[in-house]
Amino acid sequence: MSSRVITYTETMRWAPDARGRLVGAALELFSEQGFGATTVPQIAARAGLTTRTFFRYFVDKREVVFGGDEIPERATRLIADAPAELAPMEVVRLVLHRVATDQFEGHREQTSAVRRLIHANDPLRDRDARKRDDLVRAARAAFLERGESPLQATVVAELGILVFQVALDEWALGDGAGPMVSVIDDVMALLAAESPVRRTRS
Amino acid sequence: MSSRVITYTETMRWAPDARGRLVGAALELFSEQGFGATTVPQIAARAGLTTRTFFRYFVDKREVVFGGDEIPERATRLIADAPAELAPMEVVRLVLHRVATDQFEGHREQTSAVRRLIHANDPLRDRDARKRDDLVRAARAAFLERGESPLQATVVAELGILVFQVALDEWALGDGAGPMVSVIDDVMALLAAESPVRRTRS
DNA sequence: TCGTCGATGACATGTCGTGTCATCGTACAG
DNA sequence: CTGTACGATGACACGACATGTCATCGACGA
Repeated sequence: MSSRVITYTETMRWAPDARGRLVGAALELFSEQGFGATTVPQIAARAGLTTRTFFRYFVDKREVVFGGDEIPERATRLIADAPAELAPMEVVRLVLHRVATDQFEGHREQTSAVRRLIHANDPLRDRDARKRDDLVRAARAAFLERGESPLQATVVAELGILVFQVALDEWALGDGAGPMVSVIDDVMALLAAESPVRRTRS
Repeated sequence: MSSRVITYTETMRWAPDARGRLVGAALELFSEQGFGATTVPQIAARAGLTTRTFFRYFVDKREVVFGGDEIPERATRLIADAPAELAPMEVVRLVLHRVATDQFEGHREQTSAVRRLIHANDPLRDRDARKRDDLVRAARAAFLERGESPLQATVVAELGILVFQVALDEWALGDGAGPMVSVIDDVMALLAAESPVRRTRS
């Protein structure tokens, strides 16, 4: 909530926004040469920094693509703050709508580019898949907090993130031009339609 | 479908089952020192082989844990062979039951050990998460083949693998002692219970 | 006996990722 | 004005990861 004011003088020792320059350089090089063919020293050099400095900002070459990611925290908070009387899947709908409008709507092109980059590179797919798992864990914990049983919490969290991922890729990569919230609703409708039927007895 | 017969003489140049020895050595070392603290040269040395040979069998240190994995192929075939009149989620149930009984039932202890190892190490979580994604892709393709629409196929595949993963960890890591097939049915029942309700109009 | 094949070893190389210490503007205290 | 602590970055070393390439040598078939 507090903002830090930074003043730069003419005689500064270092150019500003090292992190931003690293991200920019990396994204350029990835699109020029591909992710795998790009080395960290190259990225650092183009940004006018050293390899060591790169690893001070990113634990990993892949992290450049997944910029400061606060979605798990945000989702946790949103789930916790949702009205107590809402059914779990309605909480999911509410949260996803908020995340979609706040963090994605209006950046379809950029999101699309990142998703394509990820889908095209195994190491990035690894990392993206784990991010999904982190999200599930966070959501599961939040639903446990709301009083769901462990297995229920797991299933609801998995379902929620499933909707999010499918809708995100459909919205960013699909042909459609509709807003992300309606893609979310479409996926949830499909989920309802395809869900297993409660068995009476086998 | 053809089996190769290999005979070993007393004067063989190399001890048999290099791959098996590597897996054994790796698993031992992982449990002794942890995954991260174990180096490839250590694994190779304990197996009586060189580092280079290790990388001939495994593209990656992590791959040792995910032994020759034919589940995607198997799932694809099972989905394709399922009776045409079955609803998608009943196909899912059928396939998961088969995979559970054929490849997991009876190996709970071993499965449990592997799952614990994976959950405890980020690089392995990455890889495991991607394996899940590979499974989804394979299942999605198989459901497309059955005539589902693209988005339907995606959702059903995601749901199927969701059930598989949740049930696998619940069965292997949970307290229960029941057979995996009934855990699968439990998860599917929960899915039915938690599914979003079809909205009339908002 | 010879030639091919396949599994492994030996060696070189390049990238990844981290620990450690030096450097030098900046800000602030006095 | 001076000095001192701080913080961002550079410089360097190092071990582990991963791969390309060629040599080796038993098995096997002609």
